[in-house]
Amino acid sequence: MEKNYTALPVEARWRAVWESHNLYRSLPDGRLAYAIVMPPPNVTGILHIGHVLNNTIQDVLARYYRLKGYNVCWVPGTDHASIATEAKVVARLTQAGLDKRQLGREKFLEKAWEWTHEHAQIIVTQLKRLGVSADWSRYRFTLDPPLYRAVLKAFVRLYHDGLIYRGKRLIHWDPVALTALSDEEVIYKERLDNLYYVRYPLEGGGYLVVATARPETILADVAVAVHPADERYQNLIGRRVRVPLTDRWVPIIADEAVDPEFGTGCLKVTPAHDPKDYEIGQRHGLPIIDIFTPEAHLSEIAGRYAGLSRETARTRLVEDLAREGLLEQVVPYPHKVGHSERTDAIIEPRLSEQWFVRMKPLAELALRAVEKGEITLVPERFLGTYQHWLEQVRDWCISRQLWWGHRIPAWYAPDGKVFVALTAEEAQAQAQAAGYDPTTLRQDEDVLDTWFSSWLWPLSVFDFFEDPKNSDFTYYYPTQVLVTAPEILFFWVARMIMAGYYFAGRKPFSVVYLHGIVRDRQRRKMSKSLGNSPDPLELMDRYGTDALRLGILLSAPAGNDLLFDESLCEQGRNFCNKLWNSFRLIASWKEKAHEGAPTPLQQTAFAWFSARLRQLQAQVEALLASYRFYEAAHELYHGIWEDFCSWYLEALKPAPPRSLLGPIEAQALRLLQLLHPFVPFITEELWHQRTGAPPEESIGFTALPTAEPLTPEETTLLTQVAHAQRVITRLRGLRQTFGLSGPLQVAVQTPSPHSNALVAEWARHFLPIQSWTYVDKPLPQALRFVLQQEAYYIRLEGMPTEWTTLREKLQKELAQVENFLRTIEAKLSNPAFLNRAAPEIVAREEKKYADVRARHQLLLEQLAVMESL
RNA sequence: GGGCUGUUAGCUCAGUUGGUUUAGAGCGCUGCUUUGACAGGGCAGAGGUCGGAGGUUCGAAUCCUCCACAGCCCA
Repeated sequence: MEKNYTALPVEARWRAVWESHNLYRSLPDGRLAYAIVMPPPNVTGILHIGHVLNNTIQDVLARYYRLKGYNVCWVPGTDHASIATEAKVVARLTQAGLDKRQLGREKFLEKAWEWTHEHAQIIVTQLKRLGVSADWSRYRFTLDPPLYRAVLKAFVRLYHDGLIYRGKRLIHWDPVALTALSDEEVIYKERLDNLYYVRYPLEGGGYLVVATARPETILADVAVAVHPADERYQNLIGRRVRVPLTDRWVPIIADEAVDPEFGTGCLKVTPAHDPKDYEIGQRHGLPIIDIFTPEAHLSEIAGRYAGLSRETARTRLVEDLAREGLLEQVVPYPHKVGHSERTDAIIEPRLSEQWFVRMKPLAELALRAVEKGEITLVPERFLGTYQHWLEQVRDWCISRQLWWGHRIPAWYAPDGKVFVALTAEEAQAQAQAAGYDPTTLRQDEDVLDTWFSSWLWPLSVFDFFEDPKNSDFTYYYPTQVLVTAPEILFFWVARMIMAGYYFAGRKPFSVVYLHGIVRDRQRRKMSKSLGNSPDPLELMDRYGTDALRLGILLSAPAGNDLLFDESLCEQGRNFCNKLWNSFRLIASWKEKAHEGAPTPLQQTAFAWFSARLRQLQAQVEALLASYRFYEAAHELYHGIWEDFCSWYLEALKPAPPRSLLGPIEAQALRLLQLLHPFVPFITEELWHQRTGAPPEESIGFTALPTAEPLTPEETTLLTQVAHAQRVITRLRGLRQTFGLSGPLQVAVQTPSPHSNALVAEWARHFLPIQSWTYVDKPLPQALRFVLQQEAYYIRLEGMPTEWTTLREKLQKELAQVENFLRTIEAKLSNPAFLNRAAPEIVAREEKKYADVRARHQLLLEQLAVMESL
């Protein structure tokens, strides 16, 4: 074995073995199923560090449950990401001097498929590099024919059930992508704009002042509204004002929705360009004037401003208002403005005919499932957010004015009559039956929101819509756990739950595990545009995949954001090297092992680690069962580094007898099994080195039996060894602090010299000990400390010492101990405590008191010794 | 504006239902350490009145209220 572990070649070798033997292929059988669907990455980009976290967690689960004997099926895939991909393809066309419209739908889709094939390949390669144990034979893309059909079938069913409708509503319009967006695709960002106070001339003289952030929409005003209870304006309700810069006279109306505190308490009402105004308009039967083109330029209706952009129009209107003396004041106005998630364009509310999903009935299904505990959110605190969203969810706008995606299965007759069907033929048949000429039908040009396909993912990957009774679906569904980030709790998770119950009548998964978002050291979200996301491939090249996986898990407590730092990978790499070297040591014992009997120390050490290992396994398994990945990784990290390497292997040195080699080997192999879900490559390598198993017999499929519980003797042993370890650390500390270079003469004052034998045994191995004796009264000229009511003395004869340092240390300690003593005394002299606290708590405090008293006594003695020298 | 979360060592964070002797880890820092698994190592050490103020309790980092600051989600 090499002195240092080099991950790269080892990982490449095992990746090839796993793949060539299709190890992670899963088919229904008699075992219990454990299914996970991978959140499909978009085909727009490459993997970032967030994907590493997401997939590592899923892989830990997949590999762990395989070891526990489940039939694990992890379904991978990629998402067509309608709007994002279309934007990328359009950008690429623009670079090549091409235009989407000129190219036409068919040719454009060809280009989009080209893009998809290139990028899906990159992503799949990267996921494989990460060591994910997904069943690649089940790889799905959201536009593959069965998944495409699933979307159409879902649409048709919801339409016939009355849950999908088409209507004219005010929606979020992206004037760059030229498409409608759902509420969830709008991101509100803080912006510093101005609030313009504009004078609206009153009929019969005077004027009313209206404050607005969007003066360019004045041209679309159809009323001015005040709060019905606002005393300032009572006498104006029902009168008319002239819309500035126009000849139009509009009414002054009263509406509860007006905030009297905002601006002057007067609101200009532009139903076509503001959601709140739209509702006011509906209530008062006001007309709608739309002054924008789809690109958010001013249209012909805007008269002399026609053709200007929103921004230019604002400047011009403000100038004109000022010139006419209608601009009273301008004040800076910080507020939140909606931006498109994809293009970052400022959203324009726009009146438009779109398709919607009626959400109320579906939301109730999703809400009940989680409230009844059929589905658990981990961590639980996301429940509040989830409920909040579902309780006030609004209808979901699902049509997008794009080409890349699932085309809406709706056909229109010339008079606008709609026929919804799976195929053109069916729609034509419906039309004919309704007395229409089928040749005149035209299919809707739009596609569906990407999430309208994603919400079916756990159903469609198992071909539910092809055949609800197929063996995959009946065996694997519902899946066990969905691992994702909280940012798509609404976009995706809630909607999958709705779809699961609505279409299949059952939940899609039992647990939703929400991990944090990976940020950089400045807490910024990792993003390509910022260039702050390290390339996972490069990290894997430099540190190894196992190191990256472990590093990211060690920094990721559930649900909390994690700050990514490269030193985490270094920590992971160092751990792998440590593990490697511990196995190198064990391997070297094959040569060095002797035929004799084990020493008493080796015997205790072996018994101790057997117990410790089973304790560790139980801890790790309990933590994994409750999705505490960070803690599980942490326990293992310390179990290996401290207990296994620093204490156990050191205790066995220089070499155990041959009779212990086999049992030690078994312990080492158990450690590898426990570690395998976290660091699959190095554990596979070491497993094969130790067992000589054929390559395709992966450690990942070995059985991990439940750990036997500890016997009472073992529990005692764990305590005793922990005590011995503390004694050794104290002795080493004193030795170093006072520069005691020679072997130590130790005297112990203990109630039980018998049980102290174990301490002596360990101490003699880990420290140079000249003598270890027992005394029944304090040793005068000695360094001393007390642990567990045992006093330890190090004779000072002939020892050079650092008296000043010692005195300062002791005095500091004395102050602490006295302080502590006072708090316990207060507790124990408090009758309320003695009466009310549980008896075992009181007993514990009493023991604490005795211990601290002993320490206090010893400190005083030590200080007295120093005075006398 | 509404809701949620956080504030613990220089930095990043654990601390599961209130009581495990005096609150832990990683990184960083200090000192010592190099023929025998590992310097990507070993050993030891310094460093925190758990954001502030009240309250509940025999007992609070942990529960409650208010305040300050930070962040997230939603409108």
